[in-house]
Amino acid sequence: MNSKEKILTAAIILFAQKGYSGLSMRQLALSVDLSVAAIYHHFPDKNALYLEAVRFSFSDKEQVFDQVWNSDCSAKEKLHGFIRSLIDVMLNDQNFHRLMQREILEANPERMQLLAKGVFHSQFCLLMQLMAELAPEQDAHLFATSAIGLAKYYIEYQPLLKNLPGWKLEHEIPEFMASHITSLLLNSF
Amino acid sequence: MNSKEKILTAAIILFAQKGYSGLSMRQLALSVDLSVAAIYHHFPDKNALYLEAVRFSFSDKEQVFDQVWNSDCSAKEKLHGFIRSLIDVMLNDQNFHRLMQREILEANPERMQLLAKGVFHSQFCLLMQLMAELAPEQDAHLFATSAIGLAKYYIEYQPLLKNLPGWKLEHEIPEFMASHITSLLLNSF
DNA sequence: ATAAACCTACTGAACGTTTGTTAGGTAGAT
DNA sequence: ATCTACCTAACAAACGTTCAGTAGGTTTAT
Repeated sequence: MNSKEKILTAAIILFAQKGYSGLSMRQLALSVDLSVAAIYHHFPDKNALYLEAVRFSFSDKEQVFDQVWNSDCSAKEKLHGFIRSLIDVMLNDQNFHRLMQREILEANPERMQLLAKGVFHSQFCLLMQLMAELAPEQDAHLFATSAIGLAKYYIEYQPLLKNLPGWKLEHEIPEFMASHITSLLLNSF
Repeated sequence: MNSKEKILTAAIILFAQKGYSGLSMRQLALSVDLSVAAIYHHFPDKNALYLEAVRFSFSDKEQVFDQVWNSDCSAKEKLHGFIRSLIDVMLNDQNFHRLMQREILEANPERMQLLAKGVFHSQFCLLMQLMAELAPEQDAHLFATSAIGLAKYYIEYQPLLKNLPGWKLEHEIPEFMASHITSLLLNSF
């Protein structure tokens, strides 16, 4: 791994943890064992570095779900598989997930367009296709969104939900949550 | 409104917009037309100010939903009313919503506990009670969470969802979304 | 009644530190 | 001889925080 990739990898983690203005160039330089000027040798300024880090962190997420779509399961099983994979990706790559949260919080219109076209478009289409197959007379976009929203919410709000009444240990088991979300959607069709 | 309240009101808006480290004491002082030292007269330091601003922004949110619970609608109508109110609160008080998002992102355990007990506990209990009435054999916590999660997701991710295929204008109408979420839940019981 | 003492709400100016950024130089490979 | 990848050192600006002082109201002592 060359220096530029090393900087980007560290930047993803630190930006996800501390946010844009929470991370200084000196902290980043220290964490990759380089001088600050070395970072400026690879990137024109902090903003460009941040943008490239976001792009870099999103770059390998497109083909994660391929094994779900390529399997010869039933449509219902594929839905379960997709939701389970979604939960796993978010749990395994917390930095990607947190960077994503920060982007949504900023909600910069240009960057939203970039994210939509560049990262989520193809997966979202496949999910909508699946929804249309399962419930032809329903709004596929609406139900695709619901699936993703439920999965995201259960993970993002776990630290809060743990402190509310009715919480059970099983609520943090990925397979349990995936099954709940899947059956919630299937029953409502 | 006295100076302390003026500072807190401005702080809520600016912290919601820029985040903790994105807002400087000088910017805040400028926006309330006071000196920086005047802020330090009312608050010991920046962190204490932030914490108090969060508490202040949450303080009036407890009784918003009372008219829903006190109405003599059916349980199904109450569910719809709650979800509709939830959407309205988040749309009307974007600063509260954004501060909340930032708190969830940080996920500080103590603050999560504070939020759960101090702000959401009573409303969540009422919602769980409603869920138990509508579907006695189901996990009330799970379905209460699903209701809130769906509502939150549709609002937070609207800027992104607009750029994905299948988006329709009606997807940003509060009443339409509330109806979709309500029927999704009711059908799945 | 009045003067002294005190409190509250603030100001301007400064403290030392950290910030993003850059200029100038060097060691090694091409 | 040029290019790449880095360094040290510095820059001005902005940062959180503090200090000494003041104007105006309230309380207390004589």
